[in-house]
Amino acid sequence: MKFTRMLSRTLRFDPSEAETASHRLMLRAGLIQQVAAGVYSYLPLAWRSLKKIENIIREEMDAAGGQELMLPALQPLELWEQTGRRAAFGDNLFSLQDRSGRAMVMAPTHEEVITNVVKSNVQSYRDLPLLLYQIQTKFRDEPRPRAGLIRVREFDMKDAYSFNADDSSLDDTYQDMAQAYRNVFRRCGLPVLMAEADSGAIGGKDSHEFLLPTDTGEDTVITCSGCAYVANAEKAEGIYPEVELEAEEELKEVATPGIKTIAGLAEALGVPESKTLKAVFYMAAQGNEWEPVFVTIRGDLEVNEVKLKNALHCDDLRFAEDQEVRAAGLVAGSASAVGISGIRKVADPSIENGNNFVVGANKPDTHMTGANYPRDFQVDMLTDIALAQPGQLCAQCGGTLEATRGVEVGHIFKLGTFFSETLGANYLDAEGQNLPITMGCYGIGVGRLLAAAIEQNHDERGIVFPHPIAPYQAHLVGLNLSNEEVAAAGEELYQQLNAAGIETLYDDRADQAAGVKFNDADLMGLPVRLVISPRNLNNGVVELRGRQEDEAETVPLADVVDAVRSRLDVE
RNA sequence: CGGGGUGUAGCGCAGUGGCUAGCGCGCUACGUUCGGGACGUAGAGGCCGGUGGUUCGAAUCCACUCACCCCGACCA
Repeated sequence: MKFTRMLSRTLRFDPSEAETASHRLMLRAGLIQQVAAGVYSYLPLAWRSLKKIENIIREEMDAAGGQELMLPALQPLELWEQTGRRAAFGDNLFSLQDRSGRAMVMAPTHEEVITNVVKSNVQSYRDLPLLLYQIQTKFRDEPRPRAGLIRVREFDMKDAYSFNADDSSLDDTYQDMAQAYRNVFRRCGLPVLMAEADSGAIGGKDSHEFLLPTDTGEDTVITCSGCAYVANAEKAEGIYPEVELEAEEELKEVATPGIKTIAGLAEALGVPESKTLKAVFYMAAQGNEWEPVFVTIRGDLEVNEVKLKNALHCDDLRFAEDQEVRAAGLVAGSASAVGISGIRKVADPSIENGNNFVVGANKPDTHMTGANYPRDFQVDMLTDIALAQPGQLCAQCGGTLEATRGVEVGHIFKLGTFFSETLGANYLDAEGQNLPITMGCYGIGVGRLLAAAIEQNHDERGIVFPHPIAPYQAHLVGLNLSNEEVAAAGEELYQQLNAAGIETLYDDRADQAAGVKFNDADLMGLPVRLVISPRNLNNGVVELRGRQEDEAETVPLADVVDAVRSRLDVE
């Protein structure tokens, strides 16, 4: 490609809407252009890179036994009502009507359709296992798109679905896919973490996320300093400090004027936060029915809302608003489970780790000391709802937990039989029994992967593309191109590189200063930069420099192709 | 949806009631330059986000509205 023929130009200044590095650089280098919030045009440079990523994914999926197909993005809403996922997706579902008034959706994912496809094509255990995948545009009306391609409303996703006869067969496929994912990310130059993840409301046993550690990430990953434990904070378990039991005291009221926080309470009474109990109020929805839920946990710990939501088996969960708190007869700032009834109460087992707690007295400006479970209060459910936090200890090895931010670029998931049961995708086993197919699903956000790769690989001058996903491999810079000899030599070298199969971007602008070209080359971040100029030409050489190298080497003109090749082979 | 912010040329911005709306970069033409964002001369490019008001007069004041960005609840 010649620079003068390229669609997009580079920007000299950072566009003001971009804050994260990948967003800023993708706009400046002319990779993407925004159309609406969370909707982007992929310009030729980005598209080349995305196609390379897709091809890496294809190769790994095919190697894992996958078959590529293509499912429709436009689907009838009915399909989503059958599985109850219309409600689950809620406002995230883009919906529309066709000309005859039939309700349609732009698909956010494809479990429903693929399950129906398999249902009508699979009858016997002999047809299993199957691994099907596609690379296709998904539509999700996200409440808050952000950071360029990191979080968008229309995006390309590789989604794969596995169909197995039983759990152990699924386990095998799952392991294969985990390995395929590791291969994909390694080949894209991304050092991802594979983390245990929440398996969500659908059920399913296992789920793992692939996260690229970066400060601008949206997820928190908990890792252990002592072992290989890696988990999303939503899922992670940490061992919190033990509190020694004391001789039981009497329940006693104390005046606590103006004190509404755990920190304030602990300070005022001179006790550690772990000697208090925290009360939090949520509203949980089953369908359209909202119910208040009283949640209590030891004062030094935080509630993990994902764990709570799973424990409640509810469709939606949010903090209660002030009037809802009052309507439930609760006193914000001084609430506890002691003496409260008529509301569902959930507690974390940490309330058993310690005693003589300071708790709210359920009247303003008053707390109680000496509260003990279950002597003084009972709960409807006692289950782990604690958020693992850095500094806590690893449940596997006793090491110390650490927290890292990360971008989720892939997710694999054992679905079990939810979809096959609700949609009737069964098979006949060797004994003639009709059984639901066991499913798994596996996603990679292709555009997000590109953004994450840039987030991970850039410096103050611009993008540093990992070789396998760079839009072009070599950036040939011609200096003083008004000099005809140089122009001719540049053209010849460009042809030579192309003929050798080296994807080359040739900066053939005759009217730009050297500095402009070098800066653009740094910004665009192609792996190898070549410079042809009168000076070099006089010596019969070309300058060659890797994007991350400080020094250029000179290579005789005749050896350029080989030199570039050897550079690119080294990953 | 809650909170914060921004809409003026392709990009970055200035312009708080006064008449033909400005600056830098970029763009076009010509000339001089040519190894890390050159210079000169001459140009092109604006429903000042939208609607409605106030006023002799509105980019500027008021109301409504739309869009976009950032922080929180969701996900690849």
